[in-house]
Amino acid sequence: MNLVGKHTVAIVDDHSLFARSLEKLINSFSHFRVLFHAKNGVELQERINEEKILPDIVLLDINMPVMNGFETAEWIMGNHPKIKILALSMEDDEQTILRMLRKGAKGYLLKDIHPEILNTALKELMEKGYYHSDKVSETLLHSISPDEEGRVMDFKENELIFIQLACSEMTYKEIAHVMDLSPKTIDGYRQDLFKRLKIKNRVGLVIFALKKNLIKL
Amino acid sequence: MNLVGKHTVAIVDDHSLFARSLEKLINSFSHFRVLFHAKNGVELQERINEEKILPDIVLLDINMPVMNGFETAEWIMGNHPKIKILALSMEDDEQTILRMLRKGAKGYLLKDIHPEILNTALKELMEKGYYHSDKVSETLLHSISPDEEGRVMDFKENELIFIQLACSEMTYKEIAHVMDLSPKTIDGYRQDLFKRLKIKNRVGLVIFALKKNLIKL
DNA sequence: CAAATAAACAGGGAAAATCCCTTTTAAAAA
DNA sequence: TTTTTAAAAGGGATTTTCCCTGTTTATTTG
Repeated sequence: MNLVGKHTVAIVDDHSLFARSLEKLINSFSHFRVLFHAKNGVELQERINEEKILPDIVLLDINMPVMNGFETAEWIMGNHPKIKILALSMEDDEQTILRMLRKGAKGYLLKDIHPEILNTALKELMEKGYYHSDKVSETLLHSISPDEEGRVMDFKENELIFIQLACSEMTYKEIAHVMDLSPKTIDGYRQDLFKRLKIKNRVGLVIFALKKNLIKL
Repeated sequence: MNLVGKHTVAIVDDHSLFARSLEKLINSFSHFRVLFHAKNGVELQERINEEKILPDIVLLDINMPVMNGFETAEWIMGNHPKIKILALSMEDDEQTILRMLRKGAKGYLLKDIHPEILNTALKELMEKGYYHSDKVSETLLHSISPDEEGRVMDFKENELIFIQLACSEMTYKEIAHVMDLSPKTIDGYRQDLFKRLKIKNRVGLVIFALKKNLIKL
């Protein structure tokens, strides 16, 4: 709540065109005003340490080069838990959404929503303390059953490394060599993953890894 | 140029949050004003047919569900060639940029630019008739040599279909069946592509297709 | 300590992918 | 019409992938 009786918002997003534009939009809402924006978590820390007044809400992007949304959310919750985090991202996969909510985000918005939804979300966030769109709520319910998506998605360290290497042009033999394991062990990883993820071949694994953000292009 | 002596801009982007925000930003520029925005090419056609006055500039996104940026640019150039198209997209790969410029775009901006760049781009667009950022100019120069990226990237229709199907869990035999070709012909496509793209196996092809936006997840 | 559990590893075989080289067929050019 | 060129298809061999079953080894647990 600032001088003119509006709730304050900080934007954390490395896409400055989007951030600046969003600032204009939010400032056009009756009850909200943008306090500042930061290109990443580190810049947010600096700004918060400088400013005397904390924002009521932080609009937080996830994909940022220096200090990403997860890390930033963690820091905010640890140092300024009164700030309400509203995640705002392109990522629409369950894992990312859940991870962000576990880090303390009070809401999760996709970037391709209607502007009025943002206004609603901000208002509900201040009134109820949280906001969850239908899509996100659905995701939450769907994820209560950890049978399907929980056990399946809980990868061991070696499995993750294998998946990443399998998303390259290496043969399994080569993968076994760089991981310093027997080709038969690698074959075991492969077979186990194929069964758990219900995929038929290596291409399926690559597609899966991409969809779940396990690898970057 | 509208009533208040400002150049008019139309925004074509299916991300309404971004579009609305961008509208506010552009309206804050001294020499520009947003006339309207459309969620896709079809909506743009409708709006242009309704309105008596044409926008000076169309800010055009590429990834849209109904009628994408390429198709839209084509229509604009065919029906209202006086409108200056400024492509505004996340895609930063050469092929996309070049294709857009070939369709008649007078400039190409990445969505993660600084807001002031947009202002500069709009102004230059009206003054000089075009705007090319350093990155895009570089891409243009680099692409003058069609040896590497030109001959390699010029896929035939069947090759494109094969690539897309190869990015699934189908076997080559299955691909041959749905394409109504002999497995040996498919093997010929595969071998030719592997050589041209300098890749070792099918995973390499999937990665390539993803990087070049030949397929969507 | 014994039993249970999970990770690493193996044998063996069928299917698929990869590679090289040749032939037929169809279309385009000389 | 002959020649050339490109697409489609085939033969055949090797490597890799994929799948099932089982054993050893290490770690955890009763």
